[in-house]
Amino acid sequence: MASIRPDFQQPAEVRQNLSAADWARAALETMAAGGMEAVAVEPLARRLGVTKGSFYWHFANREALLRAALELWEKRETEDVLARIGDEPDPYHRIVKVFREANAGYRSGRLYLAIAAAEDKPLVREFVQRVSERRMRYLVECYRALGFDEARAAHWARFAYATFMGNLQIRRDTPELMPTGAAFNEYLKLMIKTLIPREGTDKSAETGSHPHVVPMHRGGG
Amino acid sequence: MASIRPDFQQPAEVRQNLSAADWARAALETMAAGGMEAVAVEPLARRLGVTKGSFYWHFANREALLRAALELWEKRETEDVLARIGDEPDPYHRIVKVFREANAGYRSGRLYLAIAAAEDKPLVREFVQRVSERRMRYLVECYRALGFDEARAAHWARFAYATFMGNLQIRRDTPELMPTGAAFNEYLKLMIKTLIPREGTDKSAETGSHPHVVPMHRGGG
DNA sequence: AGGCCTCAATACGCATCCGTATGGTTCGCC
DNA sequence: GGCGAACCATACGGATGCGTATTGAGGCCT
Repeated sequence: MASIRPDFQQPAEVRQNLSAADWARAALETMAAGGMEAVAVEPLARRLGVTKGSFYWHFANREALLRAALELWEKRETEDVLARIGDEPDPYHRIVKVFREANAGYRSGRLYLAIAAAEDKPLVREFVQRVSERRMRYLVECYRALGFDEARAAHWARFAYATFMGNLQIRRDTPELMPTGAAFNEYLKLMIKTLIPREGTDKSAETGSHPHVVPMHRGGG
Repeated sequence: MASIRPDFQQPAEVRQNLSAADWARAALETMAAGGMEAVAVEPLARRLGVTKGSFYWHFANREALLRAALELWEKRETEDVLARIGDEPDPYHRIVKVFREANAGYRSGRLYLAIAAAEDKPLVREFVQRVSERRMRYLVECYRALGFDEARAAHWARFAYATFMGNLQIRRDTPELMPTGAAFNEYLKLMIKTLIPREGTDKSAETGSHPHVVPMHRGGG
């Protein structure tokens, strides 16, 4: 909360002073809506009901604001998202959860696309690289826990990551091409079934005998 | 060619007058490099060695330039790319070719990402939608030719499209996460093998008995 | 030669944004 | 009750970009 016109956040002191975190939050929201270029000081100040005089007290310049917003993004991206799935013991369900999360949590994905679109700025590359590497490593470890060796786990993790990155892109650019309702569940099931094979210990992927359509060893019930 | 400083294009008349197409080409290149926001009139004029006075003779405003650039993009995207794969008779190899093309032709994909990043402009949505729908329809028809019914073909086509869209994204944002050399070929083979199953007429995908690793009915060879 | 068309240079007004300088207001504190 | 820090408003200069107007230089046609 406390994004636009924070008339309610501090105690009822009527005085609604802004903090640097408020600016960073607003900047992140603006980034999700209109990209990095949309994060301008003066429009943001208008949106927050103040003027530039406030901003340049909290931040040295626009660059510092962008850095703060990206740090907030990285923090949310790792703490919130991954920590919320981290308590799932079964690696199969971990991947499934990541997938459902990635397709349901549209806001988060939209934000990634908005940030990554400014990959020419080295500041952005730095953060995108860290976030992506962390996600990827998480997926690789899931596949490793399924019995894949390092090389194959890396390939399958990248495969899966690419797939739901592309789904995000499709959903944002051409939502008409995305199915809805029951058809979407079919689509999701197809991807999950295909991207989580059950032959981790096996070398060749040609003998897909396990159905693995439904949850299997839901041990911690 | 004939992009920066077109001193060679018209007959050797020494007079190097620019045309609207020259501006559109330059705009498209700028878009690929720096996004839509980078397509500004005055920098573009400087790049072309002229001033704004020239631009506003050829175009009514900046919007018209963007439209011309997007039309050029759509034209190239359909004529060049798809028509170059269209003479492949086997649907299996058509998909494979699309895949290899999508991963090799990095420039084209980068351009798509740059354009699609400005999805808030209705002008852009219009073009992106047409291009995406055309690509998708092409893939759906490939899967239909492999024996899939309409619903399953749509799912697999979307799946495949999402995957190489995501690969593009990964390659642009975090190229370190992409394998090179032999590992890349393994990765590619894994995706192709997985995304082109061989049970089009079959209802359930659980009995994957066909290897489908190598080309199979290479009829016209 | 004169006139028209094409293409481009120059100059201007307007808007937006960055960053700085400076002053004003509110609060806590001695 | 004065002091200083936190916070913000106002005003300015510089930069950049859009769009318009005006003028001008060549080519082409008659």
